[in-house]
Amino acid sequence: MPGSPVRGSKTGKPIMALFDLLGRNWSMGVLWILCTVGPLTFRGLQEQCEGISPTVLNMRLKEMRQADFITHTSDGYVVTAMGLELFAFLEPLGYWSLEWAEHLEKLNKELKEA
Amino acid sequence: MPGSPVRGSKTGKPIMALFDLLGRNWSMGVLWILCTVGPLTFRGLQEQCEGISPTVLNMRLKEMRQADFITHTSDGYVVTAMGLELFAFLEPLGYWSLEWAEHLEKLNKELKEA
DNA sequence: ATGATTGCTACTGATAACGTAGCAATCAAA
DNA sequence: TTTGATTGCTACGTTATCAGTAGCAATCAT
Repeated sequence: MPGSPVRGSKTGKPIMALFDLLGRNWSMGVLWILCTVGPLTFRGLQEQCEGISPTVLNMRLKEMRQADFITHTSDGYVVTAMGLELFAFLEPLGYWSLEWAEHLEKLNKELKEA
Repeated sequence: MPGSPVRGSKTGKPIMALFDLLGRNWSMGVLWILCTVGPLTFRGLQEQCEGISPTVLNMRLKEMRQADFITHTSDGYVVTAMGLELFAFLEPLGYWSLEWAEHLEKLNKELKEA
């Protein structure tokens, strides 16, 4: 959490705390799926995440609830207003990643020819 | 790399490959520092990253060079055009993370009072 | 009661990261 | 031409995190 030292940051700068949180395995994936697919149960999330282990999923859910990115309702797990704001930054990366993939393909092609 | 299965994604979707890469410890931090501080040597980066272990730093650098986000010149490690494009998405998170930190503080205050 | 679903926890490997030490290469003075 | 400083790493032992399977208590609808 921001303000207190975290894994990967002793300074407690919010941006580093955020990177630390998002930098854990499946953090961004879970947020992405909840935002693009909709509310999901624990087991529903597990399936969408290609069989993520329940241990890790539960840890990520706890962390992201503490960060107020998601919350647990009768519909299952849903993103909060804060989570949606964060997703707004991440969402354009979906399109960009396609260009990045193409760019890498070109690069590797050129390397083979040379 | 996009197109091939990666840790955390069997489908090879570029966005998941990107999340997998950025989701590793210090990936976003290294990119952030190179973009905000400027070209740095291996040891310079180590200091900026609060003493990241050389093993991990070297792994991240290799991965991010393969992803064409950074490259190694006589000035040290520098971001590529692709790396700058990616940073453009990440950079606004710096400001937003401050609001997020404030929001969390408020939330925790309310919890204490209640 | 029975079965299905949900939200987990426990346990055992495997993988990734940390942290210290140190080495070969380059350069620049002494 | 040694000496020292810097740079870009590698090796290695320890610790933390993740993966993968099993299973359990609670809820709900048959």
